[in-house]
Amino acid sequence: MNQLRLSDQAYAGIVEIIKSEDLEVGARLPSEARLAETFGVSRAIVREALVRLASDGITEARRGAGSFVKSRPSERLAAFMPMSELPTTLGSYEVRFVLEAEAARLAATRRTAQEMAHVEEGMALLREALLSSEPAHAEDMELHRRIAAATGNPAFLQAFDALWPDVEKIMRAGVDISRSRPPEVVETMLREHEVIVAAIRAQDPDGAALAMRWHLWEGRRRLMP
Amino acid sequence: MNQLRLSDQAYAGIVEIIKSEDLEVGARLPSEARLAETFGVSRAIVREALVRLASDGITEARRGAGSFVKSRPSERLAAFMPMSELPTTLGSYEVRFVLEAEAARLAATRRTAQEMAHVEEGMALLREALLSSEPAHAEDMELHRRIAAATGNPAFLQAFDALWPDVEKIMRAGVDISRSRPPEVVETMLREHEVIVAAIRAQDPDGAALAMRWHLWEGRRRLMP
DNA sequence: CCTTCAAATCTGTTGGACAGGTTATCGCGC
DNA sequence: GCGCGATAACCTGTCCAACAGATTTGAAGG
Repeated sequence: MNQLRLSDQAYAGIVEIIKSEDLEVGARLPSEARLAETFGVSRAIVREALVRLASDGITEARRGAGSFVKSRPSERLAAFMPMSELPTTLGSYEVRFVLEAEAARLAATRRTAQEMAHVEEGMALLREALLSSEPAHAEDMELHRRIAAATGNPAFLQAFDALWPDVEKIMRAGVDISRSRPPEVVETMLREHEVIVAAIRAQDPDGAALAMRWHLWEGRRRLMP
Repeated sequence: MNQLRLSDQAYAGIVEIIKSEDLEVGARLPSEARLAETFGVSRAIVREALVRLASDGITEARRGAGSFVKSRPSERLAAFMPMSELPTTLGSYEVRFVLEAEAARLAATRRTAQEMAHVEEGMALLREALLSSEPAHAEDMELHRRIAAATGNPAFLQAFDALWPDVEKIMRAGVDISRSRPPEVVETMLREHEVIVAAIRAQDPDGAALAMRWHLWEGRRRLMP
């Protein structure tokens, strides 16, 4: 049986319609029934896709009237993203540079012992995940998130959470799941993170910011050689 | 009729179940049928909610086996987190320092003529609002937002949008609405913004970043002497 | 105790149905 | 001809009943 749920295919199909027919913001989509007919699936499936699209801010449904384009998928990073669009979406990395590097600096400056322990634990989780053969995106995020938390400033967490779903989508899109990670990549990723954590532990603000910047830069290179 | 779709309520309900019953990562959720019964809705509605939860990375469905918790909502999902969980502090200003200053720098570097016009228009709107006697928070935000947009990087807008609600709360809390603004305050705020816009117009990155930083610093002082 | 196999359970998907909101059309009165 | 209101066509939101295919469970049998 197909791996992908039909509603996922329908999601991609609707995104494709918006892009290929160049539907402007405010334009009306085909009705659920018509979409169902087009894709050869039931209306329930189309609805599942539309609910997701609406929650991603791409469409908006008005009862009785239809569904409308709320923002173009290419302008909304959350959209299902073909490889060809990666370059523009890598923009979220740019924000990470300024945001996370500064978060690392602040974390190094004023982390508490408890926050530090939390960061160390996140590092341990990431290490474990990387050394197994499973994708470690969740653990990766968790560590970065704990560093942001160590600033003691919840607003950093908030900005971080707003950003991460896109970063994750980029990561997922850029990684060939079927192929396992070469050991040297695991080694490199571990070391990069460990340098950051060490700088925060040593309360070295500039070192932490620099290490974070380096890590992000390398990560971007890994995704987009 | 109810504003919120049932599937949105179901989404929130399932999140609530995960949190209140303290379901660990990997734990199994009640079946779709049972959830439907619990919420008093049809299975189709529950499915719409589950598809969203899965696409948000919170749950994962395994055909024949059930749906499972993939990551705890409280560690992800900013959307459904009540503000009370993230104590709102002046800390959001700290993030603005790094985020908006860098946005101003980038805007100065690579704004297009069209984006510049958009910024200028935002400045005109703010000027008008400030010279009248009404609160100008909306226009203030709009100008800052247009500057973020002038980076050409939508991720900046996203981070900005995630942050602004708190900033606005702080602003409203700090301003005595009953008292009108003294002319010298209006004068100062106008000049600060104009310096930023001028630097972006002149494509002066360092100047733009510095002016933005200065403006934010002064703004913070005004709110919290 | 372990294996095998069938029943129970669960997700994935379909079709049909109805309520209630929105849009467009048509015909009527002026 | 032109405005205007009724009405039909269309659309989303929701429910129900059903079946296919995957997984888990548990009991029978060695």
